[in-house]
Amino acid sequence: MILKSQVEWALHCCAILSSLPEGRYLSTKALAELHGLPKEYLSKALQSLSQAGLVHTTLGPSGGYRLAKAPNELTFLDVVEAVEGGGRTFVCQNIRANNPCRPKGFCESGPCAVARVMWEADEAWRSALRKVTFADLVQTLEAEVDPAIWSGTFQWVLKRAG
Amino acid sequence: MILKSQVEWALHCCAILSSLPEGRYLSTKALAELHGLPKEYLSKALQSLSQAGLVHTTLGPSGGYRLAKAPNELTFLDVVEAVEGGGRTFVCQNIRANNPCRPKGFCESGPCAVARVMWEADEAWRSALRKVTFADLVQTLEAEVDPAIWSGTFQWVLKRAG
DNA sequence: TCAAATAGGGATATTGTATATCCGTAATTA
DNA sequence: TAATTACGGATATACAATATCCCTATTTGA
Repeated sequence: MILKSQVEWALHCCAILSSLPEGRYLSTKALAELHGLPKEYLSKALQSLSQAGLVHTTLGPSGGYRLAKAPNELTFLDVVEAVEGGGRTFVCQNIRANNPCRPKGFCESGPCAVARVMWEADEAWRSALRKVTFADLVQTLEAEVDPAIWSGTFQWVLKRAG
Repeated sequence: MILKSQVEWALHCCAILSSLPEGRYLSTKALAELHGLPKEYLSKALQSLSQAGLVHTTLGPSGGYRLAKAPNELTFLDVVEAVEGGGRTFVCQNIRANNPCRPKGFCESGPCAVARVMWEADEAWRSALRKVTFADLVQTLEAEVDPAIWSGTFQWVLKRAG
């Protein structure tokens, strides 16, 4: 059970967009170059973010993406679910219903006890991702990324941002 | 990102094995019938449990599986990791290293900040699964499963347990 | 006004993993 | 001795992830 690589891409792209000045846009092309990713395929991930309403887009030259809300309002969970989908990692096939000892047509009282435990773990996972915003991430990156690279990247982005 | 159906199968099988009397064994065939699953494929899941040391096996007629430890020592995480593998759900491809603003051969100080957040969520998921044992599960099932079905299944299992 | 650049969506190919089955082997029991 | 079992290897199938290509509508800048 491994997350799509698009999740990683989307997270890093949102990190960049989080430090983009208000009102500026950054294109798929620039984001792909910056991260060394296939432009066409990265585009699909960004479209997922757009469909989820997490980013705003404009067309034409100097078009691209910007966050639709402030970095401190955007959580890791938002991005992960936009790309990966909001479904549960554990899908209950209700195999207890195949028990030959059951009378036919027996109606279950509620969700399977096994599934409930697995779903609680899913919720713990989601909860952890919901607690971290992109404002938190940017703060961490500012503190630990080499200052020369940090500002160099910032300049690189600004030069390409419409 | 969805767990293998084998995870569900293994969990339900361990639930049955947890209420099996000391020293008795239950075969793949019986476990497959009880849950309405393909015997050959379920066998692979049970083999994973065996390789992980969670169950003990015997060969020959009246052979099969029993738990290798007491139900209160066996956690959901044990079973999930045996079948699904213990790897992380988020694989860091370290795409920050593709940043064209970096000097070539630049050495990273540590794991990516994005990956660390994702890994913490993974750990929250694991931690939730580690907290629930099969003794807990059996207790829940005893309390909520229809008593007639519960005892009927118990008899069904005993008749087939070697 | 027009050419270039952009997001977006559809179609398609490729790869990889999950699912599923089959068969042979060694061990064990009745 | 014959039947039953776990186990491992080989193989086939279905489906999702990955990746690319092309067309369209829109917008910008020259």
